[in-house]
Amino acid sequence: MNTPLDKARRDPESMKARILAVARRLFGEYDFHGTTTRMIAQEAGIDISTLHYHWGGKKDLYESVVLDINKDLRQKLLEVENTIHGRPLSERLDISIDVMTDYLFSQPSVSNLILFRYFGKNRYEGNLDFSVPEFTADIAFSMGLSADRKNVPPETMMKVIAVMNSIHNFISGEGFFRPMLKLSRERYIAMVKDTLKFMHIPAFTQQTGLNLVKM
Amino acid sequence: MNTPLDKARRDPESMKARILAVARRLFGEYDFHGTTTRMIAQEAGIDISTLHYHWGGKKDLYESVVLDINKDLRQKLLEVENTIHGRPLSERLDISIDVMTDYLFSQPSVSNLILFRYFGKNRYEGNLDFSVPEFTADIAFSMGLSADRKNVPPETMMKVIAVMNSIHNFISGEGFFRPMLKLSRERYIAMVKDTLKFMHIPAFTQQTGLNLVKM
DNA sequence: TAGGTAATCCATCAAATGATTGAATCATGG
DNA sequence: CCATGATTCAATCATTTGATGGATTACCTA
Repeated sequence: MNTPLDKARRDPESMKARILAVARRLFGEYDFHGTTTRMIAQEAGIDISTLHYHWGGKKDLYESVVLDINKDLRQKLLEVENTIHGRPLSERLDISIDVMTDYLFSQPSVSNLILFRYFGKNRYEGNLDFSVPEFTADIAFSMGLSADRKNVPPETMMKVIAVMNSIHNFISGEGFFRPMLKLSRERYIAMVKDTLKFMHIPAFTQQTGLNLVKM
Repeated sequence: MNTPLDKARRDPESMKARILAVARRLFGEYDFHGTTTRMIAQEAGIDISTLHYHWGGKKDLYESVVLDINKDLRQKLLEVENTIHGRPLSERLDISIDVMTDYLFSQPSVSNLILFRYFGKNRYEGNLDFSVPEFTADIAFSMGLSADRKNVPPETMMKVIAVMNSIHNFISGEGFFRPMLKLSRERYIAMVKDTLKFMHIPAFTQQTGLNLVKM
């Protein structure tokens, strides 16, 4: 047979997880209001009612997607934090940009959904805490820009936000910028890394008054 | 009387222009799929049918909004280009950041709609050319990063995109970042400018191999 | 293999949404 | 002041969309 159920049986991932994965991609492409439950169901090869059976309503599914992405991002940031620990700042930045860029290009929905939450409104606005303040402060700390993991000054928070956002922008904007620049995927990715390093490393390494933490 | 029509009569701006202004704001907040014609009509104090009378369909109105925003941005960029002409690079950057930031904070829908077009998909996708390549090349030229207004190398295009996007991000993200950082509007705007200058001026002024054009 | 539970689908509903129609109202030139 | 065209609104339509109920199918265990 070849019913969705049979597919799910052959497939190690459960139906519930598959719906979540499809929803993650589509919400990342079309945002909340641009994605319909029918689109998700069709891409997953199932009926809408199966979607509701597993996830309740559209909002519930969306919130699960956001939490899921949050979890993945937190884990990746921890990995990076361990990798760069103890190295000099320019190296920390260099490695972080490489690793985070590669990761986000492999999981563009993460960047997509984060940016949608920053820039758009949700008409229903379930006050879904995105842990952004916490993440931002953690990055500031692991970059050595703040001695205190809690209580990072707003100036430093904004610098971290600027760096993170410029990465997300090139990931989420690939569909727009890459055709515009007529670049292959490989060239684009390489050029994104170069551009990010060009923009950000001098700012943090060639300036005074930054009050860096000794590593 | 106090009907919408009367309001429009007292008001110098025509009904058609008023609808466009409301649509611009709402599309900027909720994007295409998150905005309904009823929301626009209600904010404008009119019936939906009046909206359709003036603008045809929702897609037509949206496309007019995009063209409108494009026109405004082009004009502002020209202004800036004239202002900075002949000055040294760090000054050009400094002034451009100040002027563009102030302008976009006064017209956040411009940033909002630009970012939505970069990062989101439209399900109907009217291939609405946003003139982004042209704008980007023009900025590269007026910044002295390229000697040729046409034919700007992709590396330079990406640097310009990075700078423009980081401005748009702080504008569109105000509703998210400012409460998170607990800043007043004035402090936020000032800090945005400082952050942008901190991030971008060193990149372009303290590096070799940039091949700047003599001004 | 029978029985029960879990999972899926088909049919359908109610509300939201983009759009239209036709009547009413307004504005303006003669 | 009237006639004509422009503008607006109330009512309504057709489709989309989120959601549900009940029948059907698959799975598992005793």
